[in-house]
Formats: sequence, C-alpha cells, structure tokens
Amino acid sequence: MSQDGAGINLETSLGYLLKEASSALRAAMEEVLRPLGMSVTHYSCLELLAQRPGLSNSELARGAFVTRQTMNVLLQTLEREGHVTRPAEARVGKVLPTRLTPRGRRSLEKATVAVRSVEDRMLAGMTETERSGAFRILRSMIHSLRDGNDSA
Amino acid sequence: MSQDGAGINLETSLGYLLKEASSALRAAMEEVLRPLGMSVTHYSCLELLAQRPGLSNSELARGAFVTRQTMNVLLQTLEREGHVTRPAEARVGKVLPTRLTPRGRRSLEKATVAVRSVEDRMLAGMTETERSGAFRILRSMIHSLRDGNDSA
DNA sequence: CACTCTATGTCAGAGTACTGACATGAGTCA
DNA sequence: TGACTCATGTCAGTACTCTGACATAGAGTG
Repeated sequence: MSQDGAGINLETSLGYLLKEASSALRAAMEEVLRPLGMSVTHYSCLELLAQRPGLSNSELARGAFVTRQTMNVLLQTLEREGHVTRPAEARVGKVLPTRLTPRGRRSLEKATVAVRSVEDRMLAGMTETERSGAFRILRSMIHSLRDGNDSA
Repeated sequence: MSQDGAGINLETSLGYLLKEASSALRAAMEEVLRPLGMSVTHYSCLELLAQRPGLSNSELARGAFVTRQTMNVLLQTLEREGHVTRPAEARVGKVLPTRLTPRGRRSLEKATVAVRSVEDRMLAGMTETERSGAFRILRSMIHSLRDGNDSA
C-alpha cells in the first residue's frame, strides 16, 4: 500500500518513529508534572541547575532545547516565585549565574520522583545491551543532523 | 560530578537524549521546510493524506501528534489555500474525509525532497542492523510509555 | 585606540498548540 | 423507544515558544 517511490513511507520512517517516541515521552512527563504545576521545560531548567549550579540563561536555554528568550521568561517567573536566584548585576560580562533556592530544590525533588517513574517505565523491558545500543544510535543521529549542513 | 542519588543524571538519561534527538530533527526539518513556507505539522498532514487519502480530522491529528483542535485550524487554512478538499457535509456521522488537491500534491512533492535529505542525513553512518535496532528500541519505548499507566 | 565579530540579556509582537466547552451523530443496552 | 456512552467537528480563550530587534560586554585584529 502507498506508492513507494513517491513519498516518505511513514510506517518505515525512523524520523516519524522518533517523533512518535518523543511525543509519547512528553505526554507522559506532562501527565505526571501537571499535578505539581510544572511544565517539562520548567522541570528541565530546575534539573539542569541542580546538576550545574550557576548556569547562565543562555546555557540553560541550550540545555532545555528552547530559545534564550523563552528561558528568560521562565527564569523571571521562577525568580518571582522564589525557586531560583540571580544576582542583580553581572560580575563579568552580561552573564547572570543562576542558582536554586532551598524552595526550588524542594520543588525539584518531588518532580524528580515523578519523572523517574516515567523514565523507569520507558526503560522497562529493555536489556542493558539495548539501552547502550539506543544511546549510541541516538548520539549518531544527533551528530549527523547537527553538522551535516555544510558538507551537503 | 553531580550527586548521583539525588536527581536524574542528564548525561546518562535516555529520555534527555531522546528529547535532544527529536529537537535536532525538528530543527533540521524546519530549516529545510521554511523556504517552502511550510511547518512540520503542515508537512506531516500532507504526507499523511498522500499515503492514506480520506483521513478525517481526528485521524490526521493523531497521526501528526497534535490535538484535533489544532489540526482543525490547520485544515481550514489548507482548504482555504486550495491544498486539500473536504465535503461540505458528512456522508456518515460527522466525519469529513479529507483529500489532497493536485495543488496540494505538487506542494508536497517539493517538501518531500527536502525532508528526505534530512532523513538521509540522519541515517548516514548507520548500518542496516543499527537501523532495525533503532526501530525495535523506539517501538519498545513507545509501547512502554503508552500503556504503563494502570499497571503501575 | 578603533573596528569587527560574537555572545549575552531583554523587551515586544506573532505564531502555534493546548485546554475547555458545546452540539451532533453512531453504537450499545435495557 | 429512551438513556447512556463514545467519538467527532468546531469555536473560543489561554499558554507557551518562537522570531525580530536592541543595547551591551568581551575577544580578536588592524
């Protein structure tokens, strides 16, 4: 079914499957984070800050895969709510290093439990070998997409 | 680095890597589709219709991983621009089967070429064995995320 | 020093996708 | 037949993310 030469067969397209998997993951995460009043980007930002305190707005944006404008708005909200702190003025350049407050850390802890349950569920039924295989393949895809631009 | 027991280590999280890969794919697709004035969802809709003519609004929404409200708005735009056609009234129930117009098909053809180049680039450096492995693993992740709700 | 380039933080506006809500049609069951 | 459930199409409002634009700070170069 579906003429082969014409379009991209969605049934056998790895890109389509990747989108489907990502969509399912996002939906599952939103589901468990919603009761905590937290979005995926929201959570990503806090988790990044827990592991690498002092990250700047732009660095957080890259880590959460959004633009720095989007992250800027989110940080303003988080700061207003008392989850993170930023110095009023930059010590060097324009970079404002961000840090979690105790309140932000508590908020993150609950979210981490929720997200970990999703991650565990996703990994269920996969062997260790398959997991490392998935890692290698995803990294390969990312690498090929990133710098395959200029070489055509 | 980064206390192990506390959070989810983003460096070794398959979920994070999946998000990164999906983000890279989306960015690459947007880049090649933008010159054609087409978004990823836009393209997904046309490709779905090419392979399965007569799909309803809700079916298209599920296939493109958006809500049916979002797809409805998109279909209204596509219909206004003459890329798709829908009957004014449903022959059975409320379902309005959608079909590509010749114009929509021409538009899709150009997009397909662009998207195929991205997909090819993504698959570059992967063996056939790795490709089928990636398929199996992604399907496993999707399956686990979908119906792992109630059993937990 | 002056010039250029790059990166950053930020504001404003536009676009996209979502949730909520309503009416309608089909199927099931008593 | 009537009540109930489910899926669909659609409208309206909201939330999130993006692009565009600007000013500023540091590095490199003449």
